Amino acid sequence: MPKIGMEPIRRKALVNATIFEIGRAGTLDVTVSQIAKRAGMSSALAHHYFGGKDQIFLAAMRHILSVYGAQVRAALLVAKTPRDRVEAIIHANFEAGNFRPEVISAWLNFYVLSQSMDGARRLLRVYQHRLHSNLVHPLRDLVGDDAHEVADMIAAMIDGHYIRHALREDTPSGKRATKQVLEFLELMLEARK
Amino acid sequence: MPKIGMEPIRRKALVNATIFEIGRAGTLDVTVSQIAKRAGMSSALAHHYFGGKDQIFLAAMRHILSVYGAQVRAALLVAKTPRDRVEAIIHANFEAGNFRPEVISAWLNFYVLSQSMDGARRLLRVYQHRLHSNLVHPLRDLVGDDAHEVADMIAAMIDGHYIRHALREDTPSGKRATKQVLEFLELMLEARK
DNA sequence: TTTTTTATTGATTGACGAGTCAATTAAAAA
DNA sequence: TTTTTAATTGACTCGTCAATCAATAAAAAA
Repeated sequence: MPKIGMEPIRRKALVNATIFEIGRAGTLDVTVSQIAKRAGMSSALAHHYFGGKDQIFLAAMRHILSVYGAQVRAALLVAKTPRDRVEAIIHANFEAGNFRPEVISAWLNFYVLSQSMDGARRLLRVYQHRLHSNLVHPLRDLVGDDAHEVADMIAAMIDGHYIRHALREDTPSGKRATKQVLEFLELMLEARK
Repeated sequence: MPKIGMEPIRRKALVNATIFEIGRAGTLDVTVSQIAKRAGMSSALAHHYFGGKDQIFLAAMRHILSVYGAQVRAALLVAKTPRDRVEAIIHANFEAGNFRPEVISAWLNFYVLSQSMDGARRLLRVYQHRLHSNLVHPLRDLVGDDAHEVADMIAAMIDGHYIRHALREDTPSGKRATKQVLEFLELMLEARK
């Protein structure tokens, strides 16, 4: 059985399985065995590659954040004007890839995890800072010194929509959320023009 | 020792201890023993009065929601105009009593709990509906048919501020959050006047 | 006073789960 | 071919914790 070069494959499988299982259960109370089983291996192997449950969680978190980050970067590439940039970021947050039930649920759970686990807290800080500065940069051209405050408001609305969707049982659609945040942006810019 | 009429006292102590311990740990992974100890009794007694851990959590959740509800009702009593009402609700959400680290943290944790526990999910639904209709009612007079959408946006912003504050280590001040939501309301009303 | 009811806990049970380890298999290197 | 190295797992250890229970103490009721 043991073909060489399994490590990256196993790691990916475990990360995906982790997000899936957390989303499915709606809690971090998933056992390493459950995750490993979903990923098609024994729990011992999961420990072998990751060392422990915490590391598995961190890897899953990193994965979600890196997918998200890539999506934002891609959206920013094609945005020309400052306003386009802000809208691109908003769109990226509710894009189908990120705004899926398991991902939303995992996201919320990681938020909670970051209250008791240093590594997780650090990762979440990175996300928050990145989101903030991604927003502030184009907003400076649009609203000047109010950029920080406006960025805060947009970020709060985005996070708010996430948490509200975590509770729903139906498949979430990012449409409405996007529309609302964009509408807010529109108002904001008009008022400070 | 056994004086009669201990039950309500013990229950209150346990509910407070639960919120405190969840807030302290930042997770629902607190043992019944920890909670009972904080409340000054044995874990067996906690089980005696509540039956099980789930019931303790539910009682704590109910307590937070009922305190919150009372605060909103009190604020609504002195509000005269529709706009006053909306502002009163916003203020109540970030009032010092609710917007404390342990309460915010417990809140977030209960949000997560409601993903895996039916009783908790039901309670949270009650809160969401109440907030929504509390907002929609006065908003109808202010923005007509857009009331539902505006209520959604305000609710998202409120929840968003909560989740963002859960991550901070410094004492949260509701001032800034309140200011931002009120500012949003101002804009919204001006635009739809 | 005797009996019942309420309050209370220490000790125990039983389950579950994270992490370890020795043993196995097969590929790759020497 | 022999040896080393990567992959893999079943079985086991150890700790933790929710829940139970039998026993005690004292108030209240009879």
